[in-house]
Amino acid sequence: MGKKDTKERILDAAELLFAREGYHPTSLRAITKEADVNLAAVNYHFGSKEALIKEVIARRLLPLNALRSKRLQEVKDEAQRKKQKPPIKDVLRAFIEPTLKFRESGRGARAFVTLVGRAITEPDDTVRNIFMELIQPLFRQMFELADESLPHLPKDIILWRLHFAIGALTHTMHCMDKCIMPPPGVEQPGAQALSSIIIDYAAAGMESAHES
Amino acid sequence: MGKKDTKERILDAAELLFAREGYHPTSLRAITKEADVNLAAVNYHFGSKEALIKEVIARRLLPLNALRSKRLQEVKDEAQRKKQKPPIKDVLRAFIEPTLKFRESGRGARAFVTLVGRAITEPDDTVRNIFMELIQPLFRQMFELADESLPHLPKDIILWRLHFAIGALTHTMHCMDKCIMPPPGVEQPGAQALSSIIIDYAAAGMESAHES
DNA sequence: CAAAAATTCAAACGATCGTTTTAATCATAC
DNA sequence: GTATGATTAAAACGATCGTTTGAATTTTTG
Repeated sequence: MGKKDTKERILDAAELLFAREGYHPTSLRAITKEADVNLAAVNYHFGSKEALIKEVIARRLLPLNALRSKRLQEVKDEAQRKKQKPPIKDVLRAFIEPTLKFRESGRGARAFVTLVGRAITEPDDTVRNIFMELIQPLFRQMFELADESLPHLPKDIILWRLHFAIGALTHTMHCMDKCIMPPPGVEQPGAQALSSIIIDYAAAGMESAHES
Repeated sequence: MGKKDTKERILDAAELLFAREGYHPTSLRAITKEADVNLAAVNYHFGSKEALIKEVIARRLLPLNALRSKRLQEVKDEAQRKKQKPPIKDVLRAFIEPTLKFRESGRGARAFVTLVGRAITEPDDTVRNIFMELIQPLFRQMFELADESLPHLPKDIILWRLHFAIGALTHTMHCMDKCIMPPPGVEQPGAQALSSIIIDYAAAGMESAHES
């Protein structure tokens, strides 16, 4: 296997540096140097820095969302087959598990997860919208399935509780990178265990009673 | 009342713009123009852009953390007085309620909350550390109180569940700003109601059983 | 009021940014 | 082999960045 082509090398380097330094602080010069390509290659192959971050996000998020969507559909099908409501824990697992599993699948994937975790809070409208438009359909799908799972709850409660789960998940992924401030004597669970911990937590929160 | 002094006008403008555009993309020229002061005023009064963001954060976070710390201490005292374990919902409320209430107290406060919500994910080490060092003692205090509240749970479980609550809270505040993607026909609750919704959610997640 | 200190101001510094240009190099087709 | 198109290369563009300078101005002090 020879070295990858220019476009892929740029995408890999951009993914790494955008995750490590952020979108704005990362210069095209740093990216092209890391990728060992000419400075002009970014504008030649992608057109602009903005188009580059767009491709960096889409390259991984589209397959990941397809997987999550497939998992959600399986939960829905299984519920229909059993003529039961879909268990909320399965709904949450279909979204959360692929995310954390994908993060462990490699160096680039890990950088990417850091990157999209920050995309939600990104102040730059264009960058944030790139991510939002890709996540919106999946979030809608999960919301409708959660609504089927917990029909006794008001829709706005379900909506916010799903947001809480997403917030917990993204915050967790940031903490796994660098924000851990564990008190002395507290061990950190592995990624697999953490997956269960967060799913249990989110499911308990989703299922909790709600008196209007 | 005449106009505020230069330092305060700079802090207000910086708070607003850092929240709206982010730290790196916001230039000192934009800040000083918004504050209607000379460009050199920032370096004269604060020394550097980094020292400015430091003061922007500290100015509001120190009083807010003092309030949250006081609320936590009250929960601890009340539990000791009753010779009972502190209710986890009270622990969470002591942290969450002041945050959302503070956010509603004014335009600057709202911008500030947006700003610190993003500080956790900030890639720039110096900026993130400014925030981390200020939040660390409070987080530790909350952790120890939660540990008293739920002594049957392993410490690492408590730690991560607290992180989940913080993640849910910060994500919620981002959503209140701009990431809301409500499906059609779903009403959004007011800030007061939202405070209860998130506290109930976090408490249910904290209390959920844990089989090792 | 005059001297001294603090603050404001306009201007410029060197550095870095994303992007463009133009020529050189490579691959591919006839 | 030579012409054609795709890619790479080096260099420069104009713009903007944080910071500094030194004089003008305001405020404070004796």
